[in-house]
Amino acid sequence: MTRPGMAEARRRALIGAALVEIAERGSLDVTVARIAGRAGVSAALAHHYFGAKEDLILATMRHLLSEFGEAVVADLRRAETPRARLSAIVGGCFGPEQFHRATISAWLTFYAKALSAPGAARLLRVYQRRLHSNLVHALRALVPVPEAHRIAAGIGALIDGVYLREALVGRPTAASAAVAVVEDYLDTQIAGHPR
Amino acid sequence: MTRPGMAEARRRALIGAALVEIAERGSLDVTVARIAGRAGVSAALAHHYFGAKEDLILATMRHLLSEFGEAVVADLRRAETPRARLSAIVGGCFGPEQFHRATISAWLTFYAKALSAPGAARLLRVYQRRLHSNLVHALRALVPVPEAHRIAAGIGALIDGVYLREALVGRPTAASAAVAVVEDYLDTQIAGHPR
DNA sequence: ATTTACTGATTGATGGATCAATCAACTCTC
DNA sequence: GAGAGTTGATTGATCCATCAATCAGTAAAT
Repeated sequence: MTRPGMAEARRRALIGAALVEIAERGSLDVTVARIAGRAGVSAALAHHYFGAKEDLILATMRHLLSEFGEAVVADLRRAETPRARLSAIVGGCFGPEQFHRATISAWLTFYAKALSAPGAARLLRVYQRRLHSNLVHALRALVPVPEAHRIAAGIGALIDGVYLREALVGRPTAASAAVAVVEDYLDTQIAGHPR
Repeated sequence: MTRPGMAEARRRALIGAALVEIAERGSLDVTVARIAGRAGVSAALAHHYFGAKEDLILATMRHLLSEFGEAVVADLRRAETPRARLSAIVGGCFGPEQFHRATISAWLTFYAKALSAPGAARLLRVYQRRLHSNLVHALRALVPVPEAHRIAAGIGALIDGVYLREALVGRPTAASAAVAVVEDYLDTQIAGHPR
């Protein structure tokens, strides 16, 4: 059981357990003991690998963020036209791995944490900037550059808002409805501010 | 100092202190002792008036919510045309009392709490429904009813999203920029789906 | 034998909640 | 109008649970 080379597997397991725990509880009031227990190890081991609890939480956040980034990049690769690229980004945001009750819950929790933890805020800003620049890049082929920035900001806010609302309703909503709201925004904005 | 009739004043003071404390900390990890201290009373008194800490938090939330509702209603009264009513609602959402760093911080905190506290979720849903019905009421004079619902949902999400992003940026942003994003959405949506 | 992986036990701090006791004002006598 | 109860407001002290973090020590692999 204690053979060498377990370190990475344990780290992954702990991050995964933290994610599930946070999502299930819908809050960052999770104990190291519970996370470790879910990962099948002792609380002491979690501290051994991550140091403070805060570091484990941040690592979990980073994991979620990078997973999301990869999903969007993968979708982007399959798109040819600028308009298709926009749809790919939006679709990536609401893909099945992202637009899932537990994941949404975790996202909102991290946002809340960012209010009081500068490290968390920094991570989220990185994600926002990346999304923004992806959107602008695709939009500038369709609308004037200043408009592209404005629309990208709107899309970013709209996506976050849709997530927020999704987190609040008890029952799960179809991702397609969420996508439709954002796509409609895109369509009318592009039509309203032609190049 | 300890004359009868202090109850209401104390309740108000405690709620106000809780609000400031939550906003300043940017989190619900506030202690009863700190809140009470800020209100100039002992922690025991806070328990005396509100029972559990949870109840004090919920009362604070209710306070914020009703304050917001009143601001919107006041703005609505001054509007004549449907379009003006829409602007009034949006303006109310981003009025100086609402769109303030501390208040925004408190809002997001409450949203996060709603993930794990059904009582908080219920309160927020009431606010969302009220906003939605206000928007639909004004919109139905301008666009077909199904569109009105869709646009209202979009506006609601967009407002929440703008708040979310505002909470994250370190520096304070002008409310006018936030209003502009939402107003632009309104304009293009109404123009894009005429009655 | 040394390194790597791991744990149980423990500590120290925090914080919610409770309770018995005080204090000030008001009311009801006689 | 001076005590004698009554009630509401308030607090300090205390209890109890939770939890992050540490540490000393065990077990396995090399």
